[in-house]
Amino acid sequence: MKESSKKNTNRKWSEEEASAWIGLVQAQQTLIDKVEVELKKEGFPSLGWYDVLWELERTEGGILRLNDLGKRVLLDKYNVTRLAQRLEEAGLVVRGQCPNDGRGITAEITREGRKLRKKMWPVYERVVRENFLCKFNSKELKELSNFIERIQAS
Amino acid sequence: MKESSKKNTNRKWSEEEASAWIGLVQAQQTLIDKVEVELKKEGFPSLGWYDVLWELERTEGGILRLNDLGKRVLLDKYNVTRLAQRLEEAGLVVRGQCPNDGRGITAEITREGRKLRKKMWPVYERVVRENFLCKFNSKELKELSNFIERIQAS
DNA sequence: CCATTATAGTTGCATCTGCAACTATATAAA
DNA sequence: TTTATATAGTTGCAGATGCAACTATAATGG
Repeated sequence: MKESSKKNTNRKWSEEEASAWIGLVQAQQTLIDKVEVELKKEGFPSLGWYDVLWELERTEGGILRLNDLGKRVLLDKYNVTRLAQRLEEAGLVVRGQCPNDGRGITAEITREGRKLRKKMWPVYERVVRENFLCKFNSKELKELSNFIERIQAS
Repeated sequence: MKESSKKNTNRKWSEEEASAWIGLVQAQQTLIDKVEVELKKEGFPSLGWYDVLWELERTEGGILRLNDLGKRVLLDKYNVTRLAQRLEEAGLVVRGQCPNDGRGITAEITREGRKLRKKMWPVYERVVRENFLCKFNSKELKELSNFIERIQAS
């Protein structure tokens, strides 16, 4: 048995393994927390709301089925339902019937929604830039992206 | 003004910047979700519980003040209070008075707590290994850790 | 010593999330 | 067509989280 495959079935983590995993989790959580804090400080809704608004805004027509929306923002369906309700109550989206599919519900971003997202962006952008992007040059960002893509490759 | 500093005040993200940030967030969330799903599937409590148990277990004496515990697992104090309550109700920790400081409350892991954490570990370990660690060799893990450390450096 | 301020922890309230059960439409198979 | 199965979305309930207000002890400064 090769050393590498032996290692892969081992239950104990090496120093590198532990620090890579713990670091990844903690770094990301810390970053997200900072974004949330700054958004709140400015009186804006949470990052979850931002993500949905952005996903709609970047889509042709500013409209998506709840199902598709959920997949893009990694939200479970019951969560999408209720987030869409809250967003509609806040006047940021309107819901409607999907034309092709009787089961489908659509969410369309409103003018208000677009306006709010645009106001939130500089805050979001600044936190991510100051705490993350600014620490890497272009070449390093590419390397980091490559690493991350490997994780996502199922 | 140098090109680099000009770029740092720009509001638009480059392709690398966007994909590094979005990738980081999504990759980490997907990994965490997978861990949570597997833990639930086996009838275990959440990763949050695991983290606390592990933090206690790795500490000499298996005991920590709530305040210190909270710092280590990145939880706000009100959250630590209630998590400690739930863990005590589940028989996984016992709370007590801090000897030196009249304000302090301690949480000490029980034999049951240690036993549960040990049973959870293989599930946690496997998901992280199969979806993250296995995709990198030792040298790459070090590079990745170095990148991540840079993020954490305040 | 007393007053002030900081720190540790708790609690009520509102919001948010996860799960399971449910309705309704669409698709596939007999 | 009728039945079975899959998909889209909703809802009740329980558990978890964030915020602000609160209590209690500790540390600081006169």
